[in-house]
Amino acid sequence: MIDVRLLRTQPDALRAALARRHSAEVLAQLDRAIVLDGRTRDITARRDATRAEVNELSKQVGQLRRAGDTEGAEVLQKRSRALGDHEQLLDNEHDVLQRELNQLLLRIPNLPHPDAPDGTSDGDNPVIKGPVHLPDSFADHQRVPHWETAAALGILDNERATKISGAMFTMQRGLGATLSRALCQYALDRNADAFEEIRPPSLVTTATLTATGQLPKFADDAFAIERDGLWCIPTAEVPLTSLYAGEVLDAELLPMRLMAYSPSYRREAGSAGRDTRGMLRTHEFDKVEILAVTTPEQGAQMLPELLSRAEALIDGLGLPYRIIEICTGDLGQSHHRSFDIEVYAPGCDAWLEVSSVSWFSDYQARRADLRYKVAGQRGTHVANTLNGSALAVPRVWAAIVENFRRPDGSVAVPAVLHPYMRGAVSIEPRGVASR
RNA sequence: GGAACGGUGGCAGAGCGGACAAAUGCACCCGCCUUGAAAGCGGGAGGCCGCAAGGCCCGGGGGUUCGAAUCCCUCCCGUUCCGCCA
Repeated sequence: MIDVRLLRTQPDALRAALARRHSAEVLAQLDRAIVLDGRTRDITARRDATRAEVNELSKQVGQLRRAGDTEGAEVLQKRSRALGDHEQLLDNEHDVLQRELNQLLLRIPNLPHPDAPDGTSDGDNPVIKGPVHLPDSFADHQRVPHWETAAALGILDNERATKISGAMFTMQRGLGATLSRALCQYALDRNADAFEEIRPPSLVTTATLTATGQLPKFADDAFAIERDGLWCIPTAEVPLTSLYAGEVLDAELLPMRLMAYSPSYRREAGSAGRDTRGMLRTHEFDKVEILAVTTPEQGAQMLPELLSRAEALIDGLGLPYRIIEICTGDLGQSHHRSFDIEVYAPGCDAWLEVSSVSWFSDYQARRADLRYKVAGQRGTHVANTLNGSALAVPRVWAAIVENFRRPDGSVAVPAVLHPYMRGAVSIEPRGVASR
């Protein structure tokens, strides 16, 4: 949520910042919010004044009664009652306005960072680094889609996954399953120097999913467990961001670095039928997320740190990759500034988004009511949050199977994963490990 | 799922229709004392909205009342016991 105070103090700057998202709808929402805020404050002032009168009268009633002046007390009670009715009307009006304003504020997106490149769609996202590790050419044995290689090796069984759970679910087997887990272990171990590992719940409340920005606007993208009022998390960002929701943190604890492995669930409502083969787009996948809670000043430093940590993981695997920056027109609702890491998959002949690193400024923290307090200073401040996929398993898994496929159809396991593969350095047909 | 008891400031905990933003203790901050510290003494200090006046906040929501932390309803959460269970 953007800061309501900006609505009255800097409406023009707000409008200019949001205009960079190139959405007429957003600007219309902003104008409506400014009007609603003005009306809300006006009605609040009138309600408060009436309340103050009622409070004062009630105090006098108490005094008169104690003094034994029943008649006088009853006269004041009558006046107080009438005022109370009026206050009730004002309060109802206030609630209606406030509710409408809140609903609107939950949908107005975050302000883009001044340095975020301008653009209208993903076609305008500039490549800011790379390609790295991209060979001049790929051999024919690398131009095989991972689902074919994986089927031949017996490490992917999507037919049975679909039988069990329906379309867009996957199942890895043998060393394929081990490889998934190895990637998670690798991502966690490489960041354990600075990040506390969390194993969060995978089901969260509506309030929790609202804090990060998925609700109310993107309800269709999430799996809901309606009977219990719970939602499946689309990313560990959701529980991690809300870990300290509603709390006031001591500034000395910041920046706070957290990481978590979790399954991630996505309905992929808008993309049914797309990328349905293999592991490119699935309803459930494994991911390791890294996240930081910071002051606004620390946020600027933390963004490159998270990006370089995510990059180091991909780099360490030896996969061809590049980094793109997200332009203002393609920036997600909650995002202030954002970068994607893409890995090249020669079998699919596609750049796959495998990581997204973002700074949310105070947008999520305000929704989560996540604040910090500086010792010796009055008042509290809204924190900043940042996060990034350290490693999203399925696409990296696919890229490994395609890039490191050998002429004989086997797949070489990147050296950094050897410690997690029970000795396997290669995946051979029928999922049998060669040693 | 059933029963009982709870939910008050950073923590513990009193208050149970009016003078309550709320006792008290611990923790915290600033002085004094001390070579330094502890102890002791004195003082300070919650959050949110508002330019301010003022208003709001005792788990959430609703109700009763001139007036609610206090009474009623409802939901949520916690603890313990029972049931079920990896």
